Amino acid sequence: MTPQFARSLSLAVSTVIFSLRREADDSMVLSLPLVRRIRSPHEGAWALPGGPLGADEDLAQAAGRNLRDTTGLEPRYLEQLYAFGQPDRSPDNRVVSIVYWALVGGDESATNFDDENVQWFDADDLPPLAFDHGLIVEYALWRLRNKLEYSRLAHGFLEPKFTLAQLRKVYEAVLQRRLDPGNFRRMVETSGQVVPTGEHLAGTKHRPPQLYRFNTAQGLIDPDPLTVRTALTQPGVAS
Amino acid sequence: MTPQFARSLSLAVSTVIFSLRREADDSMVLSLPLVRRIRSPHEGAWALPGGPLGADEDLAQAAGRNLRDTTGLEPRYLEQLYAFGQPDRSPDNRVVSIVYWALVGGDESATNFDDENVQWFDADDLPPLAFDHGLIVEYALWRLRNKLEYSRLAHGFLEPKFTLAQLRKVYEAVLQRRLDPGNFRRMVETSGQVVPTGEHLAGTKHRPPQLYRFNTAQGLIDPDPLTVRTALTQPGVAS
DNA sequence: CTGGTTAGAGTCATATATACTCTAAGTCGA
DNA sequence: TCGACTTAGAGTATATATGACTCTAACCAG
Repeated sequence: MTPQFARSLSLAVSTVIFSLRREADDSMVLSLPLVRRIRSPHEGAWALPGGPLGADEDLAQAAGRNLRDTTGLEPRYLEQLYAFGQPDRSPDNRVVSIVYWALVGGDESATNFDDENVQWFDADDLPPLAFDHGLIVEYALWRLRNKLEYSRLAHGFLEPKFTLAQLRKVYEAVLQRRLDPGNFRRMVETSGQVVPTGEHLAGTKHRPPQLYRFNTAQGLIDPDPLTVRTALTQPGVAS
Repeated sequence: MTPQFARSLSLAVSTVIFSLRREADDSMVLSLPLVRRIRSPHEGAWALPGGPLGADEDLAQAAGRNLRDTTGLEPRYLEQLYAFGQPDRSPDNRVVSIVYWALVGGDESATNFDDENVQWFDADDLPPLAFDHGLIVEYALWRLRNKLEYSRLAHGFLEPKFTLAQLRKVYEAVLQRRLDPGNFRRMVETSGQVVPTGEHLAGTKHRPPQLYRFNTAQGLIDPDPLTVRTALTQPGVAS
């Protein structure tokens, strides 16, 4: 009734990490860090950061810990993406990977990594990846772009206070298309996801834009089953 | 660096199965089958059907096989829901459950099960469930209701040919609210998800409604990363 | 002071959703 | 056979969301 395993089964937790890197021409590019595999299989190939599940760890905790351990980055947003378990996805052992995706602030993507086996890549210009990680990244990209439009994800890329132009540039970089500034302003204002602070950003060479912050009173849409409570009842970043 | 497990880790695949049962008053109720646990922990409690992952099985295959083995039902739709891995979700061993959700036709929910340890329950009137299965069902319900509105799920509940009134009643039963027949017709006609067959349903005590079928040419929205190909290139329910 | 920049308010046309009305076409009972 | 009843299916009016666009405000650089 319950078939035994011919090969040992192992469970891994991996994460697709997104950030927006500022280019020389001041444009922003969606990027993600990959780690080079230092052993077989797929030795030398680039792969998603990941590792085994700790004994007393939550799946999300494992993803966060592994992300910090391997890249030194601090996730601002973390969500489960999908569990991959095709029998042939790893040539040797049977590996089931529970994959998360994360956002980290744009400032973090500016620094390079100490380890030369960790590097940033453009999300839309990736080398061939180990295992089925190419498919995984593709799906994570689809989810990010899709969810950005009906959710409040962009704050994962931004500082606590930001201008509407900065917010719009995040959308433009992720969605890869230009957005009308006026219509974007109206959209984001009527959505109630953003609150004006009254402060203004000085030092620009044009009219000083107002600074906004995200409305923490408003709940997340499409939450994880396990993060519902924590996300909605979080103390909030004060008012 | 990689902590060892104090308790053995096991991987299970479970499924939340939905169907629409026709009530005595001809209304439809969203229902799901549960199995009674016959051993510790939570012996005697109702739980989701599930079991271990077979050696050469895909995760979705494992879900489908287990679903058929334990309930005798045949899934019309199967999608991964979420991976649950809280360390304390099972009192003895550490169990990570990859949970799927499925739809089965309304006709299948009419028959009772041979096994008295398998029973249908109203989705919105469940007994206390074993483990964290209550939370899991709640999330599956949320996902079903949410996805029905922008996807083409309803055909999982219906026969190949159906009237728009039957389709609307599926929506009403799942979403638990009345829908305007005229607006529903326009919505579903403009969506292109449905194709008129030219045939009409006879024997009603009113004007005979036209029979429709789902448009298999149109792709699914929000597909699983792994089921994209199979779902789209399926033979289709004939023309 | 002038030209260049973006901020931010506002307009107009179009697409979509909701509530509603009206006629068509069948059944059933008197 | 006729009229009441029922649902099918077409159509209308209004509100709201969206995209393209215009105009003035408020800064900076020369």
